[in-house]
Amino acid sequence: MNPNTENENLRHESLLAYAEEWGLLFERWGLPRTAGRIWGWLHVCEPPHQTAGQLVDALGVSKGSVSTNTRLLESLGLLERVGVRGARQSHYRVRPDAFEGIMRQRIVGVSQARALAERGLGVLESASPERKQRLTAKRDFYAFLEREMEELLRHWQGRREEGTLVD
Amino acid sequence: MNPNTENENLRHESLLAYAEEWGLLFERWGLPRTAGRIWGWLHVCEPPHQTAGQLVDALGVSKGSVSTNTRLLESLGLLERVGVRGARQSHYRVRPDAFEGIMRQRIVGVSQARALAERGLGVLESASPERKQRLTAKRDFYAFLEREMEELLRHWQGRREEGTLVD
DNA sequence: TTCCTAGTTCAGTATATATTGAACGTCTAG
DNA sequence: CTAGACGTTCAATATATACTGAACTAGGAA
Repeated sequence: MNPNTENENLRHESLLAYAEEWGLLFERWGLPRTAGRIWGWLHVCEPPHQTAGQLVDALGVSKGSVSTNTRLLESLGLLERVGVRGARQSHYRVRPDAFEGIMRQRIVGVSQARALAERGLGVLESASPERKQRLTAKRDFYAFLEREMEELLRHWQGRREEGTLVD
Repeated sequence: MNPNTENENLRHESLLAYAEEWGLLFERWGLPRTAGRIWGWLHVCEPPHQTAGQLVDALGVSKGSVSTNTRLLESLGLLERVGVRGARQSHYRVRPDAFEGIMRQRIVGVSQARALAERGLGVLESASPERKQRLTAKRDFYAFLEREMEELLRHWQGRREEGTLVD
């Protein structure tokens, strides 16, 4: 084996390891490991768009799992399908606006917490202010976070627009 | 049963349901359901501090589980133990600065993602800028989020200080 | 039309992890 | 010193859920 292709193989292995690490990170976040592997891999593979079959081969997971998890990532706004001239299959790639999807997901989580705290306050409607204090503080925090993260999302969108005007 | 205690029971049930819902929310976030139940309950129970035994009775979970999960919540900076005069047991309550703990946890997660992207960039060190582009964008996003959330944390701390000067 | 490839769905299985319950250590009260 | 209450730890178990593999659907190609 010539030293060049040997280096290439090494790099390939390292990039697969990178995908695996994203799998582990996703797992810690309560998401399927395979989804994380796909998400990681699509950031480093060549070319940037891959068919389901290529993902199966590269990541060593089943067709079914790739199907389920690409759909999940699509629904989260992180991936999109693209057509490739002369190819029958669907190709997947990272959405250019994927990070907005991530932020939106986070905002949804915070929003659920805020709503839940609010419902709790409903139960304590007629209670004393002292009694409500803990819950009010919680609600206020999540409301704060929700507002600020929406603001952050707008910041990010602004940054992207001024940076790259093409997509 | 007189109508007053009946109302009280209803309220009590509703508050337990509130704790259960926090359990479900925690689960969606990849955390133990019992930890969520405790976190929810300690915001609405009376008094605000509870012994392990009281939590066992109220939430219907085992002693062991309460022990494990109070420790988890403590380690996340959400709960603290307090001593109560004349009582032998440890009492748990929501930390006054619990929400800072929540934000710190989130920041840690983002920071891990940023670090991972950075390691990936290391592998692609000698690759072309086009090849690196996707990863660079990812790294930039998480770096942005990390910086901004730290800023947000400072905002929140400022708000708390000006609001309630006591603790 | 028929054959083949791509992708989805779903029942069954594997796997990870939260929870229980019992045994243990520690402290306090008597 | 002893008895009992409290909290922790850990092995066994229950439970949830991700994953696989096979059956199925749909859409070209020949």
